[in-house]
Amino acid sequence: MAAWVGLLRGHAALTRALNADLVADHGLTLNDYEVLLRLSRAPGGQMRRVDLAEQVLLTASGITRLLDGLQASGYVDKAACSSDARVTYAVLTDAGHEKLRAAADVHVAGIHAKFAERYSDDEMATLAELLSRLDGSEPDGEACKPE
Amino acid sequence: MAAWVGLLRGHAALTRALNADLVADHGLTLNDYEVLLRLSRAPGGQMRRVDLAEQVLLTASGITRLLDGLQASGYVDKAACSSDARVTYAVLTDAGHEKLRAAADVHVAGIHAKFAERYSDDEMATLAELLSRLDGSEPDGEACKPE
DNA sequence: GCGATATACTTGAGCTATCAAGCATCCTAC
DNA sequence: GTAGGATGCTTGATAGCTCAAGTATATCGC
Repeated sequence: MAAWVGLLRGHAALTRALNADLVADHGLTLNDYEVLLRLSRAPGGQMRRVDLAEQVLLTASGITRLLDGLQASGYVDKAACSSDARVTYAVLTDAGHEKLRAAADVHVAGIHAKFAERYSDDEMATLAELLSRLDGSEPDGEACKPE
Repeated sequence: MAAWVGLLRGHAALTRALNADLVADHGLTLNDYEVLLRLSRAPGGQMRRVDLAEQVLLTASGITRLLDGLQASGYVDKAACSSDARVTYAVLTDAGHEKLRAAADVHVAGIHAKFAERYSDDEMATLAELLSRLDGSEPDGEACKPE
């Protein structure tokens, strides 16, 4: 019970602070950032929108609108899938890469600071392990290999 | 870093599930519930809106609108402060008490289940302790003692 | 007393997310 | 091949929150 309250409050406090920083410094939302990050790690810098949605815990429509924004800013582009005309890939542009790299330093440092000032290394590891159990999803398979 | 990701994902997953249940079963938001709960614990079942906002991590305007809704549903009422005409108290009505009691059983059981299925008692205690450090606020003083 | 500043709250505009519904494409069974 | 259903995505309506600005009351220094 206390754990639940802690989770709610902790998340709200941290999220708000970090998101505010990110928006102020780079005009990116926490979710924007997460999406860019996931894309940058994906092979070819591209992912199906559906998979992206699952990874950042948004609905399909949420991803559509978020990507609309990122596309308008020039950080991602659309690409068709050769083997399945239903799917459109989101692909990271050079500008997107650039933006991500620019934002990453400050952002990661910010996160690190927030945690380091409250926890020892051991505690951090424990916390990470415990939290990881909260969301019971697994990695998804590949559907349509881009050429 | 992993801790941060875990916090994000864990919170999103849990919050979504619990909020959905609560809305489906009782038409209450997680925040609605939290507010009713705080009020029920406050002396006289009433609190200043400002203090309430701070406790549930909302802004002043957020509280105004949330309470508008709860008031429209008849779960809370407004009350003036005799010693400071600027403040209005939010006070829990009988219907609010009732609603809270009705929702609490199911909701608390749901929370418990989510945690119990993933953690031992010890782990839960550890998690609670760690999370509690994330938000650095202290209890607030009394400003205007009702009557 | 009276202006300047602070505090409690409300309101309007905007953002991000959701859900429900719709369209297009793909796949499978007949 | 074609009907029925699943899948990927988009769109319209709506909820919940934030910020910025506004109103009303309190308080402090003169």
